[in-house]
Amino acid sequence: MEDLDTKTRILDAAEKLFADNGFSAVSLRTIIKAAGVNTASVHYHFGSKDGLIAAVYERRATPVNAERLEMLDDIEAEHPSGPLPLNRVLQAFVFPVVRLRQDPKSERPMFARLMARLLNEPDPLAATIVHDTFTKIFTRFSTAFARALPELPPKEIYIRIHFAVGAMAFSIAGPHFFGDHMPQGTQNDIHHIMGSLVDFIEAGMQTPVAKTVPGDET
Amino acid sequence: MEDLDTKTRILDAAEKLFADNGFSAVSLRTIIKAAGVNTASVHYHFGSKDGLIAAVYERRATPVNAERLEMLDDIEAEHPSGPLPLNRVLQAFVFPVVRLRQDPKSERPMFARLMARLLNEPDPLAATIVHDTFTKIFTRFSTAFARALPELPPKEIYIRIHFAVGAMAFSIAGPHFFGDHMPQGTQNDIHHIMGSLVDFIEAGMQTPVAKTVPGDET
DNA sequence: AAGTGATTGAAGCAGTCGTTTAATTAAATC
DNA sequence: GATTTAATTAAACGACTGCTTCAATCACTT
Repeated sequence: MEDLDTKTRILDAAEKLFADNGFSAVSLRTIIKAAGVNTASVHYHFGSKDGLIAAVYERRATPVNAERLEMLDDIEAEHPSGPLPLNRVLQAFVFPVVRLRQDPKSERPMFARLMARLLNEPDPLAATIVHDTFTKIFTRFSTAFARALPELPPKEIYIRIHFAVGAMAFSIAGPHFFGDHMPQGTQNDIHHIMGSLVDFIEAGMQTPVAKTVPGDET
Repeated sequence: MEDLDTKTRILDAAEKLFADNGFSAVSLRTIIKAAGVNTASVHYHFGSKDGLIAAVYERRATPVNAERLEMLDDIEAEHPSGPLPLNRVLQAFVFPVVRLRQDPKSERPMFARLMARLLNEPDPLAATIVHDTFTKIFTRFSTAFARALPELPPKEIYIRIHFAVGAMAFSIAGPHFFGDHMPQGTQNDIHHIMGSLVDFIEAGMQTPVAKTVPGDET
């Protein structure tokens, strides 16, 4: 492949393989074979397989989350008080991830799937990684959503963020099993899908509480 | 534990372990140890690990999907023509799964998590299993959603079903990393969460198309 | 050109994986 | 009660796992 330095080649190969097959299903030997490097170099550079997983994730997550916070900073700067525009908060949350997915030239589209995969990974290591890199994002966006939806109780916002993350992660992680039921001419364009996603989440976020549940408690 | 027959004990132990840790992370030796049976009995009854995975899934998925279709049958019988009530179609889609999750006495709550896990599993076997058991559900509910949302183009319905599935799978699969950001007194009651989920999805499904144009700022 | 620390190579460690074999017991059939 | 079938057991197979060792090589300063 390319003759970048060993570290990068390992990260690139691992990113691709992890995104396609998950973490526990991909062995280090598969990775070093794809990267064309030696077994020991993985442990030399990353210490362990867990270290590699964390490194693969953090290489991409750091700039993505930074961009999310920047976009949120801009929104909050434009609206120093009063409610925030929900649509733009959602875009700040979703678009930096989507952009990775659709970047055509680099290996990056792999990562969005990796991120989605990590969210559903049972391994406690994955939970730790996500938690560490996601804590700041979650708190910042929680308060932002609270400002965008002032009439919604914090509990409900908390729950709905999970719905939003789930919808995003699942639709990004594709390809999916329903491919053969896809209507003819359906846009596979990630821009279009993510536009629909933002609309979907926005409507879900804005809906009043307790429409279905009989007993509401505050 | 119980002294049921070997086959059931294997299925129960495997269901629990798979739901907690995923498929490739759980070895057959872990399963047979938890079930208190011999190594070879797994292969005797299920042929292989893949066979066991499929059996674990299908044991639960079959009645769940049957119930979904029954509920949908009832709705369609009540509305032989004209639009279907979206809320009830959604409930037919979601509630049979949720009920498994919250059933307290049996080992069943495990399964809803297993189902959610399977949806995000990278293994091609998982994709095959889901596809086989989900095809009928998907086609039936696609047309039902089309009748419930007559103004929505099929492509959009197709996409939004993915969002709905993602939101459902992710919120069912818990526990999640955001636990320490949970507002005090937040209902962990699955009934409440799923009520919110149906509201969330219903609103998302009903929103008109193309509200967000890519590149639309301010 | 010699030396020095960072990096890589080939080989192998102990342990686990899914699976299989062959012997044995339990159940069912005649 | 004998014979066939179903089910379970202990033991082991080869392949693979993450990881380590240690010598060889590289890039670099002096």
